[in-house]
Amino acid sequence: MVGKNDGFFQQVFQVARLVPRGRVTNYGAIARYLGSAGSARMVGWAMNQAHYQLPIVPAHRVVNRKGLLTGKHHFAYPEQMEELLQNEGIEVKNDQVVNFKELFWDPTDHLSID
DNA sequence: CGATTGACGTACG
DNA sequence: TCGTACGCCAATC
Repeated sequence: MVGKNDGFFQQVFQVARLVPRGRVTNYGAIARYLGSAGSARMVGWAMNQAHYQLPIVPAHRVVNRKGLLTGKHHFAYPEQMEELLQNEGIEVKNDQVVNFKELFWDPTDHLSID
């Protein structure tokens, strides 16, 4: 439960924190989880603010639908995102998460698990 | 205050 | 499978 008394951005941060280590999700999945399907761009914008949030938000675990590290440029240095992912055991090849389909973690799926 | 810009995704041909 | 068009909505110009 994420708590609706928090703002949309704050919810995005919390959902991002739910992503297990060594797994990744995408912007659309988070947006849909929050009931704002189609507002994936807002998730991306929220991620922009994520660096100022505490506790830290694992923004590196949020990639686009293709598994591409589109947000790498927004980190301290572009390669940091890839390094953080590799540090969690996620293989990254040519700015793309290898086995993305298998490593993909959908917050909506988290709700469906009995 | 209107136009432009995005860490995006879906629809369509 | 790939390129283009469009919706989404806050922030910025």
